[in-house]
Amino acid sequence: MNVLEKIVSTVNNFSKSERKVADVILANPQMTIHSSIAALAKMADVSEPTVNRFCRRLDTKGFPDFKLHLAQSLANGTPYVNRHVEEEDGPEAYTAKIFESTMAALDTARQRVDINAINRAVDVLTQAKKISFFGLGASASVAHDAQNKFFRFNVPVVCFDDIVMQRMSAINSSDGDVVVCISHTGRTKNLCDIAAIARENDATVIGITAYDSPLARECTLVLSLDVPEDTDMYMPMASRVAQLVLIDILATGFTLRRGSKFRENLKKVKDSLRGSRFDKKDLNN
Amino acid sequence: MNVLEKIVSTVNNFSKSERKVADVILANPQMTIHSSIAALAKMADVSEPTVNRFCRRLDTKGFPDFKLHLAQSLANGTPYVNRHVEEEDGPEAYTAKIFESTMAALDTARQRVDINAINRAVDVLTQAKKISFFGLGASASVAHDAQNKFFRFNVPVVCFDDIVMQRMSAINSSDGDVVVCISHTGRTKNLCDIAAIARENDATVIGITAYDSPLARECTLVLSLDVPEDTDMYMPMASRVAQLVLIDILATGFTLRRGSKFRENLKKVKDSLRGSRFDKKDLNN
DNA sequence: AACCATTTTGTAATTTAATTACACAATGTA
DNA sequence: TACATTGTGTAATTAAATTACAAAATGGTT
Repeated sequence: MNVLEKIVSTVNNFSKSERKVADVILANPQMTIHSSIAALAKMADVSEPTVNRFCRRLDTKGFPDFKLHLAQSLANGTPYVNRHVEEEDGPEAYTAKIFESTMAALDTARQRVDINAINRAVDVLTQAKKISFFGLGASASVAHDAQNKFFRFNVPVVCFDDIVMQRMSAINSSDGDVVVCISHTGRTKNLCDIAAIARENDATVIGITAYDSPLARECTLVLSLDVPEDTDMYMPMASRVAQLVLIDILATGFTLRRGSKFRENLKKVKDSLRGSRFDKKDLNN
Repeated sequence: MNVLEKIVSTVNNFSKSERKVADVILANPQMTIHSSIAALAKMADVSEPTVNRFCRRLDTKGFPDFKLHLAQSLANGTPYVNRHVEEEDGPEAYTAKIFESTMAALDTARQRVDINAINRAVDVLTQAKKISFFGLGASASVAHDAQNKFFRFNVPVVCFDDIVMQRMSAINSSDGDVVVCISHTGRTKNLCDIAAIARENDATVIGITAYDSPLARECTLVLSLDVPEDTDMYMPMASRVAQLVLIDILATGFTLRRGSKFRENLKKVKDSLRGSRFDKKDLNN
């Protein structure tokens, strides 16, 4: 967690004077890193030692060390600039904003993701007899993408975006099968049902979903992705991208676990596509 | 240009002693930001004023200011570097690397993307009688995702990942129809055919593909995304994410062009999902 | 409401760190 | 070799941050 976020999350544990310091810093972090402790103290209307204590409370060695941490937080930039698209934005503005907030979301996801859970998920996936990916709506395309990746590993993979098919598939699952349910909100009723059915049939259910959601509670293992979503456009955007990256991570973990020899298979799969493509050298035709 | 890069590029203009300082800093920048000027001077075997002069030469106000800049460089550096996954990486390492290289890819894409082309694409899409999204393999899920977004706009949208269906659809296209072809390499023969057929039938063809590829040459309008792809894993990863973000941008451009009243429709579409979900307040059950 | 314990805050002294001024050394040029 | 220029270090100075301690505020208890 970076210092800036830490300040925000600690804000209620600060004393009155320390809070004044926090306010001044949050109002203008850029200026803070170029101020002396005296200047900052004056601005927050507190004494210098108070500022120093404030820094220590944030687990820094002192004021200069705090500034260093702050500078790094600011340089990271993205997490703080989840900028929303506005009515009057031109192409330049909304393009930049969407790129930036997507990157910000990925950065948040990276910091919050549970590496342990990922490792366990990879474990489970490598030992699966069969892997099923289920998603609905926007998550359906993530499921398709996952299928496209895991299919290359020469493991039985299925992917359904149809509730009825999902249901039938879940009913037929058994011990050793892994079912991956994908849902940003984790509140899609149909998908919760699927997860429950799969579990009743002894399948291992991995949820790529929100922490502590109804779906999460139905799962054997939850990979939670709490990313800030821009809801102004009424469309899932950043969450979906984070889900895809998570799929990439699982797929990568899978191939690494299988060793280098296995990876030659992947190369073969990729090479098999050559016939369907124009040669690279044809580029200048 | 960040300080670290600046040191590297200035290295020949440094005096002998200043160079010693540069070497020590470059060898261990992370340690530098936690050292005093005295410690650093000793390590480089020079005097303290020399270190100070070194900092000034780099257009900083002095040593503390230099450390601030250095801290920012280091923070900036990491997330945007495209690091490759290695055989011996553990979950922690490969997770971080994949997040980081995806973010790096998005950053590159953002810098290279042609805003003008985006704007024209939005123009074309808003005026389309019908929009078709076509992709194969990994790009198929991007096409699905695009359908999921544009479908909400109450415009006729189709999406096929089957060559035969794509072909039939392309043959039936006509003036006013927009066909979006998605392919990272731009060398998938079947998709080039589709693009050609669609154009022959007077459809406008937008390509989300590599610049100057065979597919690009078949298109009316090209949105090129030249992102660095980690080919070690033999799977499309970053390119696909960049394509999705581009779809988000087009969709956003579309809604903005249509005005605020239109966006109320989107809200309705989103609200319509409520029935299929558990309430948020149910979360604590 | 008065008391004590605890926490919070500020003042002043102290320490630490960084910078400046200046002198000496090295390098290059006529 | 002499002179100018640039580079470097020592010591003095200044600036900044930290510590120690005392005063004030807060909160709970009788």
